[in-house]
Amino acid sequence: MERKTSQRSAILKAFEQAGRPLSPQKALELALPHARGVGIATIYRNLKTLVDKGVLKTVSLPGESSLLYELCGKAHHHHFHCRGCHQVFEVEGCPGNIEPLVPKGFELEDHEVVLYGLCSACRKPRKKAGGRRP
Amino acid sequence: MERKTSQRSAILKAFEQAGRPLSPQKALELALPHARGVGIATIYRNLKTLVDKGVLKTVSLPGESSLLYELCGKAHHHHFHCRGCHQVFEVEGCPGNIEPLVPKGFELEDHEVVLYGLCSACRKPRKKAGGRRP
DNA sequence: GTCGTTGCAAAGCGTTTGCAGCCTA
DNA sequence: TAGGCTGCAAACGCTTTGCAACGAC
Repeated sequence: MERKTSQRSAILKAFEQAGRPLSPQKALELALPHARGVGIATIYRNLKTLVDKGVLKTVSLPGESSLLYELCGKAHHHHFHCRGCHQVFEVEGCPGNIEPLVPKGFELEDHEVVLYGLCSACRKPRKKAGGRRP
Repeated sequence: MERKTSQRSAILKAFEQAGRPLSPQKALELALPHARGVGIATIYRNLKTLVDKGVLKTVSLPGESSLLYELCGKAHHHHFHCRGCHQVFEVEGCPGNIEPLVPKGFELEDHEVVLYGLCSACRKPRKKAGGRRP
């Protein structure tokens, strides 16, 4: 990026304070307090720009509709997708042992592991917060 | 599902002969030869119905736009996403060792592993077929 | 004959883009 | 001041839905 605008800082701040992957919509919500009036188009443009610059990267979100984004430069990690509240959490570590899966002749560049289940909040049966959405 | 229509059979046939995850658009292409005139709306409606009935399931496709679908009832497997031709292949096996990643208090129900790289066709430098798309 | 299913077209929605004005450097 | 950046709204593309006709059972 070439210029440091309040909107762009706000977006980055949103990701820093979230500490987990965000959708464009969620990024907007979290950026609004830092930059009043910022529009969704600006969010989309900046997400794209920041991915190009290597500041953000996209995160796979199997089963869910929209792409997520998160900050680059974190340690190698994977994701846990809660089927209750539909949030995505980061998990440390990696199962390893990936290479043996690669078919003959294929070239492995990267991998992603996504866990599905319930986060601790949603796991508790019919508590009010979050709760598994049917 | 309650009735067996030619369109529905055509869609299932498409998945059987593909043997890999398909997008709604691709499913339409592969179903057309079996059911002339089938519309995209029918594809979408049937994909949803078939997922509900447990015949198909959705497949995560990180980084790509649209959801994919594949037949249920296959052996546990994961996916290889080629960055060249953007096709998704099935890979046998599983790295295992997943449990240790699950955060305290979370409940693991399922997991998905996605490999990224180049398939054997795209790996070969500037051959005509497929080829890495920049 | 009934009622689930289909094709068409319109409606929805999330994402992208054109444009004129704003603001950082 | 120059040119990148922004907000607004229109444009886009994929997915869903309303509706009348169709066809499996």
